[in-house]
Amino acid sequence: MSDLQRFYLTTAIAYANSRPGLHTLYEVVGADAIARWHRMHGHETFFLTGTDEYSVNIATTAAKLGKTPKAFVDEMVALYRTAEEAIGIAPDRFIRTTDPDHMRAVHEMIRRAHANGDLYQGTYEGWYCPNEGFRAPSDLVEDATGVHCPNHPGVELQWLTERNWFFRLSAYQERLERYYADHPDWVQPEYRKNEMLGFIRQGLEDFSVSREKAPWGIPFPIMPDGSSSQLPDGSWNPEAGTVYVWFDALTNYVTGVGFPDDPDRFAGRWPADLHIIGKDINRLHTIMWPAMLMSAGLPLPREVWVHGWLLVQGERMSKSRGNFLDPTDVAAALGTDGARYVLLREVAFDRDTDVSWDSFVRRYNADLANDFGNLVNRSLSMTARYLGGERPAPRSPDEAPLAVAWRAAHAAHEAKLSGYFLHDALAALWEFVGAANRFVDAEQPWVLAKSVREGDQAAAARLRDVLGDLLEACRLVGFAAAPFIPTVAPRLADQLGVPYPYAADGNGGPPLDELLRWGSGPAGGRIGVPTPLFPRLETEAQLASRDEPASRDEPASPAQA
RNA sequence: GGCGGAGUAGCUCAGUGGUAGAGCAGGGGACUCAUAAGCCCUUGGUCGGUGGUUCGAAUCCGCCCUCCGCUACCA
Repeated sequence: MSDLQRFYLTTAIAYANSRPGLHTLYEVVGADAIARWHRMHGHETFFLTGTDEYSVNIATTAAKLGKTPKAFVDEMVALYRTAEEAIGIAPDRFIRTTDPDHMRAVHEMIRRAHANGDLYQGTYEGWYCPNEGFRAPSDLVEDATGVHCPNHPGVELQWLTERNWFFRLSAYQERLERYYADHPDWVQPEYRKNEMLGFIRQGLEDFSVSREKAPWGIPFPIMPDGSSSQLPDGSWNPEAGTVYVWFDALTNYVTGVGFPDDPDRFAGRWPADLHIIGKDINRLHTIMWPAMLMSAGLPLPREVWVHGWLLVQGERMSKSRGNFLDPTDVAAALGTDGARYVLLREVAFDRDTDVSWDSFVRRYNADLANDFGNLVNRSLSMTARYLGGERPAPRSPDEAPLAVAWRAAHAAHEAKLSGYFLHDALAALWEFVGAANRFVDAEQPWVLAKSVREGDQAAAARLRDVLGDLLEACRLVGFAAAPFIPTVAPRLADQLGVPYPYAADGNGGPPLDELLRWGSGPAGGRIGVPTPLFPRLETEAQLASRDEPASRDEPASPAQA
């Protein structure tokens, strides 16, 4: 391929109504790893994430705290940015729906839909929960005393009628079905696509895109008579209402790449290659959003990946349930890279997964401390001890047994990663780690070293070959895993005594594939000081057993955090 | 109710016609380079139930049980 590859990916923007939970950041970590993978391949990558800041809810919460909505969301955004930094997120833009350019984008989307005849005035009526807004009949609980909101059973619901602008979604049913037929892979995993196809075939109804009674929102730019709602002083007529938050939120994906202010930049970036979203907002992204784009005359995103939820004992991890882990806590305990690895290895990217603190610690210890970290440490220690720290070259791909294993592992890793099965991609890589550990025990370098001390020249050559192969294996895994462990990867390279050519966000350097060829590392040189990259953690069970009399003959070492 | 998916070792899952698998957890062993890590061996399952097709079924078909997803305007 001669022309520069570009890759534009997004996460859903997080609802800034409270502090971030690990479940919210999960998809951001996944997206960040994918973004880094593309950057390291030399693709011109743009990774967008951010916050969704308008809603009646947020205005209400802010008012209760005696704050303006903007002051409140500013605080929430600061918490998000701190947590994202702790877990190593490097977006190319952190978009906020309160950003000024976003309002211009939303207005342009509304104007285009209106100009296209897809907006009309209508009335919307239904049960309204003062805490949550309009509720679907299927979302309500009915008993002898009447109809209630399941989340706010004590609150009396109101039957409200609003005069709103409606978007003609019904007009897009056929076009959407055709798009699905022509792009069979555009929604992944496939079962999620099938759910949406089923929904489309039930028949699509128009939906309202303006709100009369939600002042904390983007001003609706058009008056009922079709004229602009902008007043002579530049402000917007409140009589026009505000834009429905989902119409506003979805538009962030085009705002982020220059719509409508910078047509050249936008043309170079849009359509997005990948939207990563949670399963609860699939319909918005794969039915409503494409219809909005069609109405605006814009191309559709190439792929939407629908990930599952983190579960805690079978229940969805969520802020409202209060069963969520704090991402900052997890990063503090496991380290930035430990938290990222464990999250993306332990949780399947295509479905729900039960997680627990203990499952995270077990995975960290098994994969990072015991298997990979220890492989690096034992390889380096033997090099320091037996070869005086001089790094031997690996054998040629034809001679090195590990080179064969690497070819298979690398191919599997790339295949799984390009299909966004991140957990399987890491599993493929770690199979190679296992092969390298078995290689150590098969070759027994310590035995070779003893023979060398006794003057065995053949053993000396063999020892150099074995350690050269092992250090090469460590280098390859380190670079292949770098999108997942971006802060440890450079430290590993340093210990191995090889250069790390990428910037902190993964940009710069040669295409990653070049560095992932067996034997592509620098020849000669010295290793650095072996230092454990992933210190072993103690599980709660192990900590508890320390106090048992059975282990009293073992002097207790101080527990590491 | 409609459409779709799943039930396989303690846990998480792979396995779509030919003598039940992996990782983790548990047990044992030999070693010692290493973060008491790694390596080898191993305990453990009538593959949800039932009837059928087949020489042969976790795998195909029927019925039943259980669980889950989607079934429109909180974000």
